[in-house]
Amino acid sequence: MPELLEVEYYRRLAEGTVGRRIAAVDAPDAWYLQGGVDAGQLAALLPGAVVAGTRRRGKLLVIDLDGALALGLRFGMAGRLLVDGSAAIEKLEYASGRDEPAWERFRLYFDGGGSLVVVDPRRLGGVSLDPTFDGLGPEAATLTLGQLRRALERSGAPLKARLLDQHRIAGLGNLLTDEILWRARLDPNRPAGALGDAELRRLQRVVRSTVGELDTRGGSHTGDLYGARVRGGRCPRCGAGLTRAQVGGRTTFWCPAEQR
DNA sequence: CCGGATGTTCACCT
DNA sequence: GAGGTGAACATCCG
Repeated sequence: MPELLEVEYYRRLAEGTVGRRIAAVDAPDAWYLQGGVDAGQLAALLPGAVVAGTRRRGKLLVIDLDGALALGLRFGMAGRLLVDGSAAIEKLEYASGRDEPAWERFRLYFDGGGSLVVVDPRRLGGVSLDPTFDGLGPEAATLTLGQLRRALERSGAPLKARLLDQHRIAGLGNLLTDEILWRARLDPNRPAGALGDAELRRLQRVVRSTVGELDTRGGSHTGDLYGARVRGGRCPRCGAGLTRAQVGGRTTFWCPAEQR
């Protein structure tokens, strides 16, 4: 999916639907509905409900409705949100900005016009009813030192794999994680539990400052390392050739000279 | 033509 | 139990 930053942009966009009453729901793709919900249930439950607010933890967006109902939206790698036909982000990497009607996996229509639509060409996202944050770690954007320590302690797994594990820390994706580790000058392959106190503190500060800075810049793809994440790419700080390898199952770039 | 890509989940290994 | 791997999803891009 988009990573936490993009989902946060979606959440801000979805805030524009607060106070609006659902007139109809269209869930044409049964595969997209999670948790055993079906289109018939949604059609019975949602119309008449008013959007009460929005929440986000990591990459999960929750739309709260009155009557103790809530919708959970996940966006996979290529999912986008449209409200009244407009997107918070016009173009995602690896996803065209086009909106083929066939890619619209979920639609809410509101009284008086307007709509909320999930467009997801690859069908990697999904919609659930009454989602919980159980199973999601603490929010990366506000990660505390204690939370980071708990996420990493006593683990021999690569540092990057732990940072990507949504059960441990919620919100970091592949691009943000590479950027954070590069800024913190930490090798993604370091055993997660082996970080010293100074390194832990440095990493915690960098997680929060990077999330905050890239939020302002406009998304996960606005990091300093991003442009160098190509074969033959060089470290933007020292010019050394970046190493490219699979870490935690994902393609990873890092500076072998600076990241230890 | 082929391989990968802002992700998650699950089965199946070691 | 802890980790790792590969598959699946469907489209775009180099």
